[in-house]
Amino acid sequence: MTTATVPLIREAQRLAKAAEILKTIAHPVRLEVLNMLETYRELSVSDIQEKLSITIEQSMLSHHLIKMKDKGILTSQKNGVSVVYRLAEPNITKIFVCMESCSIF
Amino acid sequence: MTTATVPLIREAQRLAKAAEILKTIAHPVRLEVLNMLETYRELSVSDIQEKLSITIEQSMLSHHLIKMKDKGILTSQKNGVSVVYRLAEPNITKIFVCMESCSIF
DNA sequence: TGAATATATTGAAATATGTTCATATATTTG
DNA sequence: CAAATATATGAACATATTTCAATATATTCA
Repeated sequence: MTTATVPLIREAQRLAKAAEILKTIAHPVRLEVLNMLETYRELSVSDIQEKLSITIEQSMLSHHLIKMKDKGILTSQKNGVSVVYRLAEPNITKIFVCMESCSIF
Repeated sequence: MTTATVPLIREAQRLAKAAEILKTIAHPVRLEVLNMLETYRELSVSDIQEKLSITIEQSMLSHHLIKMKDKGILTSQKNGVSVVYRLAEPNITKIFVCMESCSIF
């Protein structure tokens, strides 16, 4: 039998990690990318660009994707001339359910 | 009987709003403030400063609180010499449950 | 009342982060 | 190999955050 613990989120290091993740996804384009990768599982950069409801330059999208990859939110794999991105942790999309349930949103 | 709708989060405006909220709370201090306001309901600036696990200047804390207030995440009320802050929308703290369930965190 | 104290906000300079635009790299095809 | 396609990189510019000093407001009490 183990000792009861305080919710993990209260620990400083975990707060920092949570903040880092939230900061990384806190952009309309990035949220939409996460959303579409939940549906399609994997997509190339140009597929993502086409599907986005927001118009965005290719290089800007690449910056976004690379940042999310660097932070461990996406993974990528080279597939010939294209690069496909996936969710590193599909649970990340639970955030959408949370946001929906929050009435300030 | 109404028509079935696509999840709201997919709409561009909603993505923008969700991103704005996430951006506003995506900071270790801000997350800890939300967390403590869930527990204590209302706290003054100095109470918050004392309870924070992270050391922070009073003026920086004030900047954080005012930003969250401006974005509709907190409300404030003057109480004599001090100002007490509260969660504008207690559901915002559901984000912690979401983050806990997400294994990259 | 008014000086001292406690609490919080404001503003501006310094620093950090994000965006844009031009260019570079890599792969495939003819 | 040259052209076409797909993606990444880098640097200049724009925006946001942090820090630090100054200011504002309310309370206490001599």
